[in-house]
Amino acid sequence: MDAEVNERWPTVVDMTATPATRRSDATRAAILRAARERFAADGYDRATIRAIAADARIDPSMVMRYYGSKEGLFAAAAEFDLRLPELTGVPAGRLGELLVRHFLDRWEGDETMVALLRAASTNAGAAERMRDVFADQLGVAVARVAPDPAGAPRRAGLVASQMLGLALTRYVLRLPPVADADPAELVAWVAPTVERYLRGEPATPR
Amino acid sequence: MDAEVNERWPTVVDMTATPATRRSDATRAAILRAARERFAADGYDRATIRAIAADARIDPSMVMRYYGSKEGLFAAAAEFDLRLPELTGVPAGRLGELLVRHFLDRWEGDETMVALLRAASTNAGAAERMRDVFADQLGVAVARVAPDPAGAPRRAGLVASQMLGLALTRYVLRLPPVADADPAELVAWVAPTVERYLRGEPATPR
DNA sequence: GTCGTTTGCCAACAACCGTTGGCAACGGTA
DNA sequence: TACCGTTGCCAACGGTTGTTGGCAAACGAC
Repeated sequence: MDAEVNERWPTVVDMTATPATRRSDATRAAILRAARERFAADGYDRATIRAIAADARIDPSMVMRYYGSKEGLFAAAAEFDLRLPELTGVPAGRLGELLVRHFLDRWEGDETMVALLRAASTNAGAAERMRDVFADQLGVAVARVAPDPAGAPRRAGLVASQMLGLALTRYVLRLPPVADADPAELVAWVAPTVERYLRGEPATPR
Repeated sequence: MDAEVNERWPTVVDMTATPATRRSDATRAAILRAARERFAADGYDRATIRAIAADARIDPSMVMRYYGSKEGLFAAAAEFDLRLPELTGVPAGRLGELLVRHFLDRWEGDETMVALLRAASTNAGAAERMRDVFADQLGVAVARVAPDPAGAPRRAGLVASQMLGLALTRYVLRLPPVADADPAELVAWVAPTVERYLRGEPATPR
């Protein structure tokens, strides 16, 4: 299964006093950067190792040596932290605004999330990672501010549905009214939705 | 470009008095059904013509003859009509409920939409069709009920972001709190969001 | 300088893909 | 009957993919 990835330090003795640099680290980083770009632009299947290697100006076989397989490369490239701010103590009515603005900022500045989203449609591993990101990171953050502990997972799921829908229509599908909108305007429209999902009255089927 | 698809009637004379049946129609339908299933389950790239042909129990070359190319097959399989009901005249406060319920019903009963959604992440043609479906069908329906003509496209885009986000988290990512939820409960939670996007006060950035 | 490790490239493999052309069987028409 | 368009399968093509093994250069430790 695991292809004996070269991921350990030289035996016996360190190369330098500062432990964390090898000559190949620049190559590793270049591969990772090119991989994120390609996965974000093309999705998992269409992003080929050959194209990624060409972008990083190295041989395709280097990708295999450093990351073991295409799946391994993707796993490394799709490491993602939502970097959610602390939500407790945010004044009533400001939580939605804070969250929507944070998501938009986070996505504009880091294409990893778009790569993960594009890949998750066809790659089972990417979908699972997406589930983990939202269940773990968003899930626990929401649990700390939800008025009802039992309802927290559903509230988090609803927030995820709106935020991922926003990301899908804006960055992947590029639906014009959403893709061209000013971020501040999107925040103004969507914030009340998120606020209600987080702290509003539990909805009951009629 | 077009591969001379065999899509016309026998020359000179009809085979039968009823014009619309050929012996191959059953095969065509079987291909289309298998294609929708595969595209929905695997996305555009991973759904191979060979696999679709195997599901339909015919030779892969038949797919080419009847649909010209893989792109042509997808175009035929991803024909989709939202079948939106008439929205004008719906009493205030009931529009969101009606729409959310309609979308959920439409998606549970027809996997075409999921196929389109999965494929749209990596296939440019699928993304364009998705844009068209929501701009044309949802766009015009929303324009008839929006209080401000100029704001209608944005309102439609926001509704699309929430509805597609729901489809993504429920049917593609299968995020547990959304995928396992009772449809009625989802309607209760999401309907007010859609109602506000459709007819609420225009949001202004602060 | 010498030796072992690291870094990189090249060439190739096996598998799979969409696509094509040809050929046999069938089924109505005359 | 002979004929001709339709339906279907088979075998193969050219291209691309992930992946592998070997070899040459660069490098650091001694």
